[in-house]
Amino acid sequence: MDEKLKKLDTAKLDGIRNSALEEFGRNSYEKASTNNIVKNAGISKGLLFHYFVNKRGLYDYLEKFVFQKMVDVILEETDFDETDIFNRIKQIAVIKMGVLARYPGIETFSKAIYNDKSIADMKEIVDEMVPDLYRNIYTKNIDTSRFKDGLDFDKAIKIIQWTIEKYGEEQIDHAKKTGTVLHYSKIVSGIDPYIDILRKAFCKKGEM
Amino acid sequence: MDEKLKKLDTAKLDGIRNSALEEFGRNSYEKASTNNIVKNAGISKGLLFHYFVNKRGLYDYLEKFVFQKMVDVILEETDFDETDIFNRIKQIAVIKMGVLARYPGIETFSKAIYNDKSIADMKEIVDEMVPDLYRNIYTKNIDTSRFKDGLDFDKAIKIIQWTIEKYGEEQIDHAKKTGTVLHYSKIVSGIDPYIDILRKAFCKKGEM
Amino acid sequence: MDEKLKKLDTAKLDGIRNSALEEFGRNSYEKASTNNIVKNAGISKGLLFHYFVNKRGLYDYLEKFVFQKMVDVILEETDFDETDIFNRIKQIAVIKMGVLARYPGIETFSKAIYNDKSIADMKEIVDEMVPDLYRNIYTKNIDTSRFKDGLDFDKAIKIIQWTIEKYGEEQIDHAKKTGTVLHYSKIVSGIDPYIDILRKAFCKKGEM
Amino acid sequence: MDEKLKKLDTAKLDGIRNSALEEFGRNSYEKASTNNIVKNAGISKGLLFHYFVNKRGLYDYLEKFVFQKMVDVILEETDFDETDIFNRIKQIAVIKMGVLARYPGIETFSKAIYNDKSIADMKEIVDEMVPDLYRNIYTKNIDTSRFKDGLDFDKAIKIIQWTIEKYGEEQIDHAKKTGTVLHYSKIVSGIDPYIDILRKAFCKKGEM
DNA sequence: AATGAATGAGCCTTCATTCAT
DNA sequence: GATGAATGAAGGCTCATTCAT
Repeated sequence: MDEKLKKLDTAKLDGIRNSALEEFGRNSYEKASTNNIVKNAGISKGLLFHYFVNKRGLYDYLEKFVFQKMVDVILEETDFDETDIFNRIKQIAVIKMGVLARYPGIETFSKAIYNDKSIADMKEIVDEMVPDLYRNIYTKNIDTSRFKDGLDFDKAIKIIQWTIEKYGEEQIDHAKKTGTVLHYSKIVSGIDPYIDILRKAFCKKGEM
Repeated sequence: MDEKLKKLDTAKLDGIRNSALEEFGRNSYEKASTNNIVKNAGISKGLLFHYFVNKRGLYDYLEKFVFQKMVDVILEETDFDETDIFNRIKQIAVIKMGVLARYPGIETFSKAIYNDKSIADMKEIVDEMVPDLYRNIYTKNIDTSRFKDGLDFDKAIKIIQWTIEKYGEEQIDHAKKTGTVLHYSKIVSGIDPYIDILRKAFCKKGEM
Repeated sequence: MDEKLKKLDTAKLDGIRNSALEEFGRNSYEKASTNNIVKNAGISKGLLFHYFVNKRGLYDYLEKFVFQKMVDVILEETDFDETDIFNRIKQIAVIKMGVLARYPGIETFSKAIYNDKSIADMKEIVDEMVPDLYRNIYTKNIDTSRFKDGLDFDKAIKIIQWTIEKYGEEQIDHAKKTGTVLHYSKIVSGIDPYIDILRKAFCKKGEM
Repeated sequence: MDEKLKKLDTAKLDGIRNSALEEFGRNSYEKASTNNIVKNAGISKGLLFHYFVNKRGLYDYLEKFVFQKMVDVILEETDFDETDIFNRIKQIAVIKMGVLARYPGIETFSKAIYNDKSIADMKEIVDEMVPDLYRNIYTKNIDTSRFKDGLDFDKAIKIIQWTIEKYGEEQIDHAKKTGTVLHYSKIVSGIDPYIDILRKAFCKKGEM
């Protein structure tokens, strides 16, 4: 599959990707229709299967692609001179949202990824990349001296991440319910009160 | 739909519910088969649609049922003499897991709910019940004097809840990946270190 | 499958059978199209699968049906007062061709059955019925005293059968090649010279 | 097609032939995949169709090739000093099996030929070659004086051939059903009792 | 000559839903 | 109320064949 993919014309691959991303984003895996995907991508039925073998193959490819894109952009755009963990985390959250905004269709697709059992299938990529990634982005050049003595650093980081993630999910859910369009800038700024609470909670008094 | 449902024999309704719960738990909404549901419930195709109008109607009913069951049990079993918010939250988490364990089929179904976009569809029930519910269970008779002065109580509660939820989700994911069976007692006790961190973070020194 | 089949209206079953028999007769199993079958039978796609589960199920049913029909008619129409083995064999050949002629589509289908690996799948029916059948029709009330002394009776019967079968196959092939329509009466009479040869070869001089 | 074929490099043609023979042997005509054929032959999709026009063209070529090979070997290896028709027929049967054994892939393919309606399509080759062939191999230098007076020689030969063929087919079917591997030597020797019966039946007493 | 990307009709099968009984 | 036969659109996927390079 990968060999054939490499030879695929970039523009065409892009078209397929966008079409598929949108379809999978809009529907669950089962309900997503390869018919719609090829129709919107302007290619023939056979070609999709020529390149991706089957529906699952396409889905897996998309999953890897989105994940890899996210990783690439994060590593590229993160400012590692920022030593404050809270600012760092916010920065990364902003970058993530930027990726989602730049790639049409990715947002809902990413959401769908999280909501799918297929996470287990991503094991290989995630196992390879995530530890490295997170070791870097959430710890590299972080000034840990500001934290209160005796605080379990790793668990604190997790709480911060979880808080940001859940906040984001809540905003997305709310937008869905009310039919509102999300403004990423608002999400980002909305996190601030939570971060303030956590900063007060985890940092030494003089270091905030 | 609801009128007809009221006339439905309890035993028969029970059979349908269990069969449907199991089917929806085992599969995603689309893959779940009404054929299997009626077969296992021992009723005819037509009857299901007579009572539940269509597949989505059945699903929505189930969602409400499970949610309501959860609410009922929580309200019934929560010890409102427990004034410590951390203990209260843990208590409720334990109760929730108890419900999932007590109702065969509900567990996987509830998981499936979380893994589905259908959350948006639960709008009406959630909007009706949740605010009331949460106002009660996480605030009623809670001793807020232990919290540090100036702490935004609502947001702190949210952080605690989110932490517990995310921890649980992480355990479920991990179990899925490794094929391990989850022991709820272990999940519950595993949360303790996080709760300790948050307790230290949010409570006055003498009050922990 | 069988339960549902029993409830099927005879006329409709007949229509499906004829349509399927014709399609399977005209094409190999793989090439035969269930689309054509339902179209010619005037039923919906779903109904076919409702009754026969899948394509193979339909095929197997047809196989059994044709075989059973053949067996029934042979047992019913064979004149067991005819003690001469040659006449008996000819008689049965005539009966067989009568069945093929009476059931439109069966002829080519039966041919297809013989030309298919599926014979292995018919094992169960064949194993049950054939031994009984042939023990009856080729030996019951046959006067073996006419045979030359020392002749292996079973093998001689086989040679006679094989000769008749091969002769028939040759005629069918020839008809196919030349596009001629087969007249069963001609086939039957064409066998006579071969039977004469074999009669002279296997029977005592005075007994022919 | 034939012109182009002549220019085809022998080694490449051989590769295609073996690959195709194997694929058609393993599957029915419809199920046989040109994809598999080109893959195993190490050639491109386009090339196959360049030389053989379409799938049917390839199949027909193979049929002719196998048949011609059989004819060649039979004419070459038959011992025309053997004047006894029974020995001659057995000899040829042995030679046939030798061809099947010597050409990997041919065996299963030839079996498939028998199991196919395609016999009708072989019309042209068979019509051209068979009469000549059989006139030669079953009559050339045969001592007909041993036969009983008044016996229709041609029909008797046919009965002998048919007996041998049917016996072979029966063995192959039985092997298929039981999953046994066929030993050609056993087939050959298994025919003997039938030949003995026919010899006694068709030959003068002193001439056996 | 040689390639393999591209096509699209066609395949079998599933399934929520309807409706005559 | 209760049944389940009947529907037919839609699904993923295969594959011989074509054609630009």
